[in-house]
Amino acid sequence: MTEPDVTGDPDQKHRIYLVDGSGYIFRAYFAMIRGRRPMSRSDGTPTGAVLGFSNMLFKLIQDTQADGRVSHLAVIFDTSRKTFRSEIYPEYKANRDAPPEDLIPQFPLVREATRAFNVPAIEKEGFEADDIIATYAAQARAKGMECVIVSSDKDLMQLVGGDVTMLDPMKNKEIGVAEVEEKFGVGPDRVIDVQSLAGDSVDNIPGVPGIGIKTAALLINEFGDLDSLLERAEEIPQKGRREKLIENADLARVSRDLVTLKTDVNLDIDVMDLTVEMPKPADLIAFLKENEFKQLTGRVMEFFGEGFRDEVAALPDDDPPEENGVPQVDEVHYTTILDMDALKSWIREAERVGHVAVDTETTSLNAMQASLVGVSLSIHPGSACYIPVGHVSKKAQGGFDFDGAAEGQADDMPRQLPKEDVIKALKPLLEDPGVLKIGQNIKYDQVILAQEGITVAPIDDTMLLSYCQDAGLHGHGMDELAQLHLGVTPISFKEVAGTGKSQITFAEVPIDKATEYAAEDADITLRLHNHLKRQLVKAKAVSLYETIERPLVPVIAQMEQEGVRVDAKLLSHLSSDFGARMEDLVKEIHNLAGEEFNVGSPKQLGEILFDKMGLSGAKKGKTGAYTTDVNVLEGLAADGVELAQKVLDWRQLSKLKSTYTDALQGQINPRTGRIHTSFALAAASTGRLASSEPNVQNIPVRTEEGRKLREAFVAEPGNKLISADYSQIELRLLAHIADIQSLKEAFEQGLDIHAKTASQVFNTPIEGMDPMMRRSAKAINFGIIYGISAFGLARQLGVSRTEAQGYIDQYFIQYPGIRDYMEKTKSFCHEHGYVQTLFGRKVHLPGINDKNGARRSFSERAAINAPIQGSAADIIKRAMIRLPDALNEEKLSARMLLQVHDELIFEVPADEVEKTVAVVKSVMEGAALPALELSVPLTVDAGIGDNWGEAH
DNA sequence: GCCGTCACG
DNA sequence: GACGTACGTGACGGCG
Repeated sequence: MTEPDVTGDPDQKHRIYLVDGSGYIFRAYFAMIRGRRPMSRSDGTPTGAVLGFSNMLFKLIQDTQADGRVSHLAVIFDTSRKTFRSEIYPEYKANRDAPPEDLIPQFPLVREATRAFNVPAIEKEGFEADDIIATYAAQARAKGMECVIVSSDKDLMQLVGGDVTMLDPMKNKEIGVAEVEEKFGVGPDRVIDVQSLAGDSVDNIPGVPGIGIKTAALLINEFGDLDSLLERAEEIPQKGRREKLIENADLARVSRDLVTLKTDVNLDIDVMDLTVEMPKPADLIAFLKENEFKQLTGRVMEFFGEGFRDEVAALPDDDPPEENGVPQVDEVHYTTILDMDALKSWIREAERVGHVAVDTETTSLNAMQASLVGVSLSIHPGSACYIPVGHVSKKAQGGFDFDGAAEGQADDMPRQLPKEDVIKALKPLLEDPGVLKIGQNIKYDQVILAQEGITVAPIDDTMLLSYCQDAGLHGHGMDELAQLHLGVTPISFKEVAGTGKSQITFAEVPIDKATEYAAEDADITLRLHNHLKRQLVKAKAVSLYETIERPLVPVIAQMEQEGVRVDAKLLSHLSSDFGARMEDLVKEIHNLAGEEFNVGSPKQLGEILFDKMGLSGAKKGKTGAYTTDVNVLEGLAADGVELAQKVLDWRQLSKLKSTYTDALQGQINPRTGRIHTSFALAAASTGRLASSEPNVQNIPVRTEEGRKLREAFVAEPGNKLISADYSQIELRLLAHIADIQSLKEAFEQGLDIHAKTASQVFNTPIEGMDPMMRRSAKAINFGIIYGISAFGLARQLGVSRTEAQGYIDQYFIQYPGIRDYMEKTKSFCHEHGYVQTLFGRKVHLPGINDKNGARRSFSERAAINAPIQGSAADIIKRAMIRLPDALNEEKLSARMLLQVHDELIFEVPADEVEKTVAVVKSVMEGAALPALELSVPLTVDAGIGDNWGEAH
């Protein structure tokens, strides 16, 4: 970046454009409303204001090209509504309505537009755009530059004068001293005085009651300025005015503090760094296409002209050339950051460019028990840095490392920047709303950095970008994606940390090796982002990503950090109880078998049962071993084989003890005393979450013994747990998707759906029905969702295959629409290779046209199930995204802890239970709206208790 | 590291 | 006519 030539010659003066982004969005929005009908993308995202903004920005950029003197440009935004002005005067802007519903999603898009045009997007927490503009205007003035403020906001008019002018972007009209005088009746230097007197109903600035702009200007012109006026108020001839002024002098002074713009905001980016850059054609066009701005796309392409790629490649500071959206990187450059100046220049560059790939290195894969070891950043493909902060010396480095020993510091720690300094420097960048943070599974990094007091936002996630477009095709881990999309194999973790028993933590990895590994990860993440973000548009997965997966990340990160309290004493008590009963059972089993053997070995058990005891019903699995699963053992038990029943009992206890009561005790985080699961966002191809370490989604509930375990999941004293679950959501969605009138009516009337099915299929009245019939119907209903087969249903019900087939035939006679749905879904999948949920999530089924019949049938059943299971997953995710805000708005402090596919668990202060239940129910039941109006009602049942067992 | 088993929705 | 089956997950112990 070169400093502009700031010689004294006025014709040579450089010029800066400061665009009031926030002001513009509102004007563009209301202009659009007044004019045509509101416009939106095909996925429903409203875009009217974004288009207006993009058009304006494009025009501005064309102007800057034409006018060689424009050297600097930035768009400035407001952040939250809380600013220093609300501290001075709490009512400031307090009478403002919340922004219109269909404008809200456009705020982030407008920032994205700014980045796509390669223009710095500036904002700062606690300050309004106006203050930032005033500060930059003052700085530009001091550098001898001309300043054009692109806005028509009267609050900015106090800045006009000298080399500062304004430009009304809608009317394309310049606002100079004359226009300000026309509006306020005084020159720009007296605008503040007039505003202090006149007040402003829009911003809720009080002013002096009864005095408007006209009178204010009159008074100021007569007395000179506000202070003189207030001092000499006695001299005012008109009684009313005089008294009001004297009475409300303080209000006028407060008003002045409110309207006076700050010119000394401490900004992270220097005004001289706001240089005009050419937009990157690929980025810009991808953005415009994503938002379906067809006309503008055409004009922008024309603007770039033929061969624009060469131009781009020729730019000195630009990213490498691309092929199919994949940056072609010949050589890479990775550096270790060991001094603050180097770190700060990386941060400045990230601020300038508006994005940065971030990766954290830690001591553990489990985010809740990991501590930070280092951070890597990448801004341009092929280039990345690693900032070590938590490396320790490796003790057993071998006896030959004399150099290392000699170089060692007093405490033998590797040389690295102090962690506190690095965190302090990174925090503004990682929290800057104008800089996109790109990560691979960035939820992990969010959880890690939350420990350091950093809230990483806004974010993009390459893992989720991949998941949204390629679910079912392959995994979404970084190594796999790098191989697939970039054709590179990253250094494996094993290569730097070893494997097995001799594996070391990342903190012990020497810093040079750590840099190679960590910097590469950030670099690859950035390059993957380049590719996947662009591809997202073609895959028609933008809406899924933007409205579901991306906003879910911080919600899940928060849940993981909350964790859930467990009663360790109860777990340990259950463990010993189960253990004792298992010992007794083992003895009895050995007695019955006539010899000692390992009850936990299916192989040994099979041999005892079928070889030694010669029982019938022997089946062999694919490995040639006897099958000894529940079905087999239950069959034997029903025939009176006592040993089989004992083994079943033992297995249940063994499962409960090893997987739950023992394991959960070890999962309690010593820091929090709670269990923190990890929810995998990109594991299940249907869109469901998965839970691990521990898996909280398979805590027992179906048996008496198992349910005891749920009592160990407890609320903190003074709190309750709320469990809210969707009732029959998958069957409801089936009724909606397949459009089955009678099922829809049954749900509308709140009937017992399984009984209703039974009565229709078996042609018997619900009253006095044989419970077996309802049970069969329930199995059929589930079977339908799973892509029914006579074999599966027969096994589930324990009836013959022909009998099961008879049920299925009967079912389809009653519900021919469901058969149609199944056939249509299968043939769609055969043709396209994927199926879709109600919210556009694609689930790919590469086996759908396999020549292996078994694999093909498998895919066909999955194809029938995926839209149902996946739509339910989409709906609960939508609810989860909305809930934190919805609870906040009602000032409820409930915390969302767990998700179990159709159930959400909250921890709530006891006195807020009722209100919370109402909010949770209404958000969950309405979660499909407004994107989709279902033709069946969704209902949510909520339970309350001191523990999960009680609440469920 | 795979397999069988079994916990959940 | 044979294939080998209900859909989606994760954790455990046994076994090679």
